[in-house]
Amino acid sequence: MDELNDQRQQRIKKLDLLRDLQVPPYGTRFEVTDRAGDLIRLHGEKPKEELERESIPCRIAGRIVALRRFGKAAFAVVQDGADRLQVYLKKDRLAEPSYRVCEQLDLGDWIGVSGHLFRTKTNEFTVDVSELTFLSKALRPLPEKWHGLTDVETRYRQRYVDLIANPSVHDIFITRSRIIAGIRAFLIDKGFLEVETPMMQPIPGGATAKPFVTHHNALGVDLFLRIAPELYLKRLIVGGFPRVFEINRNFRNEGISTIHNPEFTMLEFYVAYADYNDLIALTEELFGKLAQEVRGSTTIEYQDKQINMAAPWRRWSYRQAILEVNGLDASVLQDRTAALETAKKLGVEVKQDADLPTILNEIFEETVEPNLIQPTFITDYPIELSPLARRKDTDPTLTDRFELYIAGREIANAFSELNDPLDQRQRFEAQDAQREAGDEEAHHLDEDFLRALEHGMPPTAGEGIGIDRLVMLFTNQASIRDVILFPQLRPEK
RNA sequence: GAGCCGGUAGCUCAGUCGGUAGAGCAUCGCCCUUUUAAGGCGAGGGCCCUGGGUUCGAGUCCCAGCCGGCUCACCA
Repeated sequence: MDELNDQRQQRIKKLDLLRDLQVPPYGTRFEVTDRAGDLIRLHGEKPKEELERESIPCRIAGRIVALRRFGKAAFAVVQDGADRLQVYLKKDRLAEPSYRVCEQLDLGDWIGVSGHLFRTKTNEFTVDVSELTFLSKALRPLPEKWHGLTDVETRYRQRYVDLIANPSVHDIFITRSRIIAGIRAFLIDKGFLEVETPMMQPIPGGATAKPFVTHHNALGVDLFLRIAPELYLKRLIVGGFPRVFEINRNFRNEGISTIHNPEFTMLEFYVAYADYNDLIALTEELFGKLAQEVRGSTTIEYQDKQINMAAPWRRWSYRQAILEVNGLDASVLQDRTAALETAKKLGVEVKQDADLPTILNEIFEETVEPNLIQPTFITDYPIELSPLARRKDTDPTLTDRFELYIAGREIANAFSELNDPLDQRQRFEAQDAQREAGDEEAHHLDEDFLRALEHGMPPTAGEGIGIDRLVMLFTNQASIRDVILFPQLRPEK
């Protein structure tokens, strides 16, 4: 169908017309000395007379996204990154072959121009072009000029078109890059070492999730795409790096939704000699800094909610939160039957044979989580939900752990790491029992990880932050697909 | 996996009660040397998501499927 498309045929014809003019339709280099955005920032506010007086030369390149032709002149809007700058192409001013080239221009073509800055009659900041260089031909038409590209499926499948047609999409991904660069700078400044650990693992560990399986032919073994880097990063703490972090992809073979993509970017960092309280302070500092850098304020707006990132944030123990939100008596925390009844009364669906921690967690997720709009550290999770976290000294049924919630969503998960190899072995064995009972997502026992712990790991605190959700928060996007350049979709056709 | 909504020209969308497939932008031709969604005159462009069915006749009604969005379930 595309092959027969009339607009595409027209443009292929123009390739030959350009070649007739000795102009290669797919050129080589062009010396770019200016960026449209810089010119606009530096000179865009200057009045007409000042621009005339200064006669500022410039040389930019970009894609034509609007074209208004007259008989012997034309205005083109050139898009350079997220910025757009108008250029004026006038027959008198251009050398003879240049204007012939100008007549062949289409929306979508790449050009380079040099000339001088001026203001038009209607006061538009514009480049008066004296030399036009054709750079590359577009064979396909751009989306329509004022509605742009709105079809979400096409936006995700053909992100390149989305980026051309919707400049604001550039800003989201520029912000994403700034957030990641900001995190990296923050951690490196605090003495962290950035490392890379295996994405392909023989035993998928460090999280509760279903992995993707792949196969290595030469080794003749199945490998798993990692669900978390955690166990490898802790091996590095054992090895003697006191502060490490990794920013990389995790893969989980689970559902897709507005907050889940099968591959997602995770920051994990580990600090020797520290505990989870130290990470609370570090997290507040990091988020405050990012909010300032990216939004210019510690108050940010997310989906009509005002979120105040200024430290300190609320700390609330997991059990207290369950009790307070629902006005419950502390006795339900110890009594499975009472907890089950409470769940029913609250309209929380729970399997009849669920154990006490699971019932309480269902109640937590249904009744507490959605209300945690302002940044809140939920602390002291039960040991059953935290197979890699250190027990609390004051209560061995709880762990030294927090999860950070913002806008009703889990943003970070952190704990003092379990460094007792014998306790860790028992926890893995408990997970194995759950696996045998049918829980596909239970943690796998990792002998080499236990061997590492047996060599001694210093007291350590570790934290994971989901970067995609963090970017959603800072760019005010409702869907994770809008902060991932190429989100996973079913293949076309 | 379930429910709801959507899929018509390159793009954004109309399409009445089942009766010859429409608009704007884009494209092509002509005019036009300061436009801003430039303008004027004229023209071309369709696997109406796919496959069945009902009917004299289906973009429209029915069934099945494909793709997407949202909500729910699972998950970070």
